[in-house]
Amino acid sequence: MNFNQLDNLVPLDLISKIFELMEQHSFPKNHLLHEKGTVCKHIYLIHKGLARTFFYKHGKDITVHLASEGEVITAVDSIISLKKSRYNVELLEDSEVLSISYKTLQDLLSQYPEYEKYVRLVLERMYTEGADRIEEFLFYSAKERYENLIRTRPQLIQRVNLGHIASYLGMTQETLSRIRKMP
Amino acid sequence: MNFNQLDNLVPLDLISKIFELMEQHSFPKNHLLHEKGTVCKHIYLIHKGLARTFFYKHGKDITVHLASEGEVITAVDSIISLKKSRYNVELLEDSEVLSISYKTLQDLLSQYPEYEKYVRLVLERMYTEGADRIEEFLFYSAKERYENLIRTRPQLIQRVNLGHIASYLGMTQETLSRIRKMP
DNA sequence: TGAACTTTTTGATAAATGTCAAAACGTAAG
DNA sequence: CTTACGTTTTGACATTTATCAAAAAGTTCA
Repeated sequence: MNFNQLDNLVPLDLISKIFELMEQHSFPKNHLLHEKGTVCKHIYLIHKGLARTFFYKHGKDITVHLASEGEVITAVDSIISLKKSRYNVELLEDSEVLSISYKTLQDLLSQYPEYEKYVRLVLERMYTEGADRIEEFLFYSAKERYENLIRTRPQLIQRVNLGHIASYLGMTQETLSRIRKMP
Repeated sequence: MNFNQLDNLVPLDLISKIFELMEQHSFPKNHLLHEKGTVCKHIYLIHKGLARTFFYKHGKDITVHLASEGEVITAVDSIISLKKSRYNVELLEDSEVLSISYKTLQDLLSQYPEYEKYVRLVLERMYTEGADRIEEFLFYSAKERYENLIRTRPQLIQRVNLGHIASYLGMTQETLSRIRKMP
């Protein structure tokens, strides 16, 4: 979900209210915005830079989500349920990040319930984006998934390790490397 | 998302208001609740029976979603965007179904905006369920995906064709058949 | 610059999954 | 009961993807 495209979905006064409540941070590459095993309380908006959500399976790390400028990232398995998260959220570049706690956002919505509708619209869109990603795995081969990523988010390929791209696409780094040199 | 477990998330008066607005239908097995190529306007709650969302890839049909009693089904690629859907929604058994148009639901929320919050809670939960399904494909082998399904929704295996189960899990029917007889 | 480290590629091989065709099985309808 | 039809299994084989090890290429920093 890219928050730069939010203008036509959400009124500007809500956007500015949220921005007022956000804190600005600068963090170096490799900084962990969130660490696994803890409850995640914040949602992060990437202003400048790049972040990923990942976790470990049999010692290997697998990238679940990638967020660049204008996009939002958090530990989805924790922020709503308040359970301890399996995920780490890590910066892949020196970054400027805006953060808001989920609690603060909920308080804002309690105070101005007229905004609930817009949060719903954003969530609806996020849900359909998730459904599209599921479709990717049901329908497309490793090569097709890579081609789809190039088409939809070409900048990522330049900025993210191919190892991370590979696990994000559900394949090994070696497979991705071979796919990339196929005709 | 199972609406029978909704009681602790959503107040009863909202549930009953929605039920008042829903229409009840009985349809036979194989009836299409929604046909691909058209805009999907309704959300369906399965009261008795079973339904699936599917579409065609290279002539083969692929099941994207399965819904049994208490669960909701619709063409997610259409209902929010109002684009023509790629999906069919089909009944797998003679079924009793409650339907509400998305428009009616929106009108209800406009009239009682205090309910928006609960729709948000439901959407948040649906979103995390989607995230879990993506994780399935990133982390688990065909065999593990099948075992997870047995664990989480054992009734489905009894009631749904193995061919549909297989495509829902992202594998061929033959692979599923072999997995089932592995030790 | 060059040593140390990380990332990417390559090769050989193995394992998982897909394809196609046919047989076996199950079930509904005459 | 028996035919017809849809579903599931089986077998032989092909293709895709993973694994492991090593080399090559790229990056960082003293």
